[in-house]
Amino acid sequence: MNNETEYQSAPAFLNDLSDVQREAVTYNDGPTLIIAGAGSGKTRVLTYKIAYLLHCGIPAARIMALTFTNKAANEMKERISNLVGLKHARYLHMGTFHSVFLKILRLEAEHLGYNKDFTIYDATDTKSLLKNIVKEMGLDEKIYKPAALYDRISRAKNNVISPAQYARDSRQTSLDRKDRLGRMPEIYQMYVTRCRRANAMDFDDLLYYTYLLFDQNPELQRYYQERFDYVLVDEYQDTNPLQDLIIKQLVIRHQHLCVVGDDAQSIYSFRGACIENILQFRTTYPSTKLFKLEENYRSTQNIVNAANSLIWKNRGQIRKEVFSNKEKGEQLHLIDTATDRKEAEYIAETVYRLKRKNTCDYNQMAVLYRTRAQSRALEEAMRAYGIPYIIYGDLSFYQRKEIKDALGYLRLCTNRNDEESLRRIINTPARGLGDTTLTKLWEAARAYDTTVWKVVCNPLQYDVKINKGTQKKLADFASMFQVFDQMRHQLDAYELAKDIIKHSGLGESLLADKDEESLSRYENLQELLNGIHEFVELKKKEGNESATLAEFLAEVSLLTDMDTQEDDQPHITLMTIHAAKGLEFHTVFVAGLEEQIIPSPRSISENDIEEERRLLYVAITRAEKTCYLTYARCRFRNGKSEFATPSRFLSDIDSRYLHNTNKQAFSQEKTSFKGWISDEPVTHTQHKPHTPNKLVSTGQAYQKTEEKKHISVEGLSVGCRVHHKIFGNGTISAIFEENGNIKAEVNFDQQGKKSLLLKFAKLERI
DNA sequence: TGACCGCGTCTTTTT
DNA sequence: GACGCGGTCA
Repeated sequence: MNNETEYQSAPAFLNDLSDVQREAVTYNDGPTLIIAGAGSGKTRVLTYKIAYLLHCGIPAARIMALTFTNKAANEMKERISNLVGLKHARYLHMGTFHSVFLKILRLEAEHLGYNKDFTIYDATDTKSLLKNIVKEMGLDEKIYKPAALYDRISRAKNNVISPAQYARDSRQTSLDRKDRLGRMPEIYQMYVTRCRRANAMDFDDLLYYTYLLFDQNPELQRYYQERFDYVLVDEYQDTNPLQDLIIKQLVIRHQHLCVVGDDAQSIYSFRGACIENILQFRTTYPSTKLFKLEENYRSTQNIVNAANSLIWKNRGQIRKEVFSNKEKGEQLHLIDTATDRKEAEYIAETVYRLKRKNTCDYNQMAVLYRTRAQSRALEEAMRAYGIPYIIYGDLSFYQRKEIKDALGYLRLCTNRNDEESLRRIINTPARGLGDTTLTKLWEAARAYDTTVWKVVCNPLQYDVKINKGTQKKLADFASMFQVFDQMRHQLDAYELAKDIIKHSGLGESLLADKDEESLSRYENLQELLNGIHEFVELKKKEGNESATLAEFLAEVSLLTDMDTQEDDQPHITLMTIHAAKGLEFHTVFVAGLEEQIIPSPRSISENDIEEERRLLYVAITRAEKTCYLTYARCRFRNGKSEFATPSRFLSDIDSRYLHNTNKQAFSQEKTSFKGWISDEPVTHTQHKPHTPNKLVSTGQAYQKTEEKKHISVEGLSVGCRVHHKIFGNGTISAIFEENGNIKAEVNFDQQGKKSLLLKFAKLERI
């Protein structure tokens, strides 16, 4: 490390840190492993360390900081900006593994035989491609399921196994044969070939090709080693072998590496994360200096102790003693309920009560669950109690059909070889190019070993047997893209996208049907355009005049819904435990603490069970003050009610830290719920005495969500005069919920009655 | 070629 | 319960 650092006066911000934290931040003489217990200020240490490095004179552009989520990256960037100012922080190479390496790959694509405008295939594209490969190979689609194949290919790549190596790996192939997937090696090979031909990379490729790039081009590896003086890695316990290797490639010479993690919070092994990376870090980098952050600044003693007692039941871990100096606090509340519905109701009622007593704001509460399926009952209950909520991980904006269609056009525009986009949009909107034609095109492309796009442009040359009508349709389709191509050089990404949506007929086809659904889809398209517009403007502000469509598309494909959630009004958060990692809340509800849920029935080995235990550990340690653990005796799953038994993990928690609440206590309490829902009284489930040992079908008990409830929201209510950017002025005639979305029915002066999604409609009050 | 219906399958977690 | 798929019909 630069010797000058020694002589610089210590920056004032170091005083914000505890002694151990400060030591960890200022030690920069070699590989550093920071084991950071839950709530111990991990992000703080990482951000301060970066700020400190900047203070020591290392240019921001020479620091690489890798995280797992965009959210974590953005948060750190913001915090660093607060410490050292935005003008420094801006040039940091900070982001997710995927986004940071993507930037490198764009620059070096040719070394890998790729074109720099390559497309990124998301999980949907990947599965669709695999499905087609299976079809083409004439295999049984019931056995060769895309998800299973993707899983194996992903696993292979994340363990740095090429198709050729895969085929030679007898352990792997016999495993495949056991699952009747004997053709896996060919599928893997074919998949790689097809991605290449499509000039596309999937998520794993962004890592895999980075590794290959360095591995096959020593001089490039050398360049990037020197390009980055310091590499930092967040959530190191979640790295997979491939990520670990790339890190090694980058730092092997200077060893200026700092990793932060907590083995107790390793919950992504299903995605190839390898807890051994952190456990063996000191073997890989023998001169490692280890720091342990064991003081938890987040939670009360009771919560920390309860979590400790649970996690100590695991065998494989770096022993540490997380402690809290905060107040002792409440015990964890253990709640036993009759059914999943009752559980959800209990939670909603408690949330309502806490809010009413001003104990806790909505924003400071979260409900965590193991599986997505659990969210439905919770959602219903929140709605019934008029509690504003957000579900993380719902179908994200970019996953909607109309958005994916539009993106398909944009993608095809930047990369003609993107076969998945072509497949998606060639007949969207319908233009008479159906399955039969598609099959012929794809078959011809394979027969002539060429790209589908070439066949589309010249079907006769490749012996595609189609009639005159179809030829014309294909020619029209192809020439449409020729026009786009010309515009591409004259317009910025926003204007280009606008034109494409217009000329492709996508927008029109949605406007043609007058139903609400199409309308909201049309609005989504507008919203997409707004997004591109913002992107272009942002890039211009940053001095990047040539914000290309490709850049936007790349950004979008690496975005998850985690990053796009807007929280304009206070709300409680519903999410999976996985999604909650790194977050903290005053009050946390962990729902569904039952066998078959946590641990999941898929967890078989002891290692699996330990990961599930860590999962619960993560859940509990999200809580600052209050933590509710709930379970139901009977749960509705797979379309029927099933008995459930409390999770084994509950007995792992030392009973001293648990308070077992009598389940009957809450259902006696009668409260009337008014307030957020104003007009109509809420239809409550009757508190019938429940019959414990009878299977009750709760199916019909779910309320119809289409039922219109009149509510007022975001300062809008019935009778308001509003302005809409497309439909002009109008009067709100109703506000109601539908499928979890809040909609307004507006009587427009010019255009008549329309129902609009408030989320997107951006109605302005006039 | 598109719309509709009934059947089977699935439910872990996501960059 | 929800979605996707394959089959059938217009």
